[in-house]
Amino acid sequence: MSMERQDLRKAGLKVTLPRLKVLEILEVSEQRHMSAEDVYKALLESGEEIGLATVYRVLTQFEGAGLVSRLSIDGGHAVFELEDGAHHDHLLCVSCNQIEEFVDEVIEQRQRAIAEQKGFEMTEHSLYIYGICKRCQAEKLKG
Amino acid sequence: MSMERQDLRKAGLKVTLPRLKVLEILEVSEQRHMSAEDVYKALLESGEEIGLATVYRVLTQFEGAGLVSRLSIDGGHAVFELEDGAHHDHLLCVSCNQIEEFVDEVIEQRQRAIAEQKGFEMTEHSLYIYGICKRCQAEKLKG
DNA sequence: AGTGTAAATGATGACGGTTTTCATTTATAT
DNA sequence: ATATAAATGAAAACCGTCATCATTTACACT
Repeated sequence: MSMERQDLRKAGLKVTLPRLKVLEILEVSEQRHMSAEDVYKALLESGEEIGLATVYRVLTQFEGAGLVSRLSIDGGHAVFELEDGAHHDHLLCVSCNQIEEFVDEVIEQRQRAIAEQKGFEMTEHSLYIYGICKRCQAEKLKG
Repeated sequence: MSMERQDLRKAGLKVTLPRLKVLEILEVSEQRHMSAEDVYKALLESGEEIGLATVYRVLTQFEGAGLVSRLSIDGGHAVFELEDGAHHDHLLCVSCNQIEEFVDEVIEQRQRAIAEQKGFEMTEHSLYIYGICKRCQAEKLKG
């Protein structure tokens, strides 16, 4: 019994081929951040004919089960990443769409302080830094 | 010549009724943060028959002119606020959708430092703190 | 003021990402 | 094995937003 099967069982999800395959894609793929479309294409490339609607459903269920988390990128489309338990924020390259992660305890702390000061019971937060990554800056110089 | 007319002229936009009215709604409305739909409905209520497409166009032009700024709320729909020149981030109540603003120079500084450390040329950032506002916490207790 | 011209508007349809519908298939408990 | 609830696939619906195109309007220049 593979690890994936256990993950699904623990999440209260039936073990089905689409779920196993989506999970596998997320684990195996070199890109950590994938849109539903990305996952769908990767499935096709690996020979699995799984519908896009199913991919969306499965990813949404995985999110509910805490197996993945969903990032809502500027412009209204989502990308998913395997949940690793550690909170982190994101840096996005506006040129190549690459995504990097970071953690900053100072920012975390300030956010908690601000929520408290405003009388908010904080449930979550999202912080995205947009910019041009090192590689794209170099590309630009080359022209 | 009213203030609004000057604003539009300075922005290089012709002074038209839809633009004057949209600007007026943004200034007069008690909610500082409004979606295109909100503005459209407010226009209807004030007796102006201005098409939704025009509202979108006008808001987008205002954004380009620096008269308003656009927030991309979680889930891909946008709200607009009159630009006041000062950068600020947002606290959103997940219960009543009220939006509050804050500025924190420590966070701003840390963001710049993180971008630099990762080799990113930062273009912008978006930070949203989600939570339950004071009033909604009280509502909950009352049941 | 009158007029030409580029710009703005309104109505409608298109669009893209995501979700729903519904008939069919499948996993799991018994 | 079988019953049953859940999962799937295909297609259409959705929702916020934007583009198209014919018509109207603001503004610069007589």
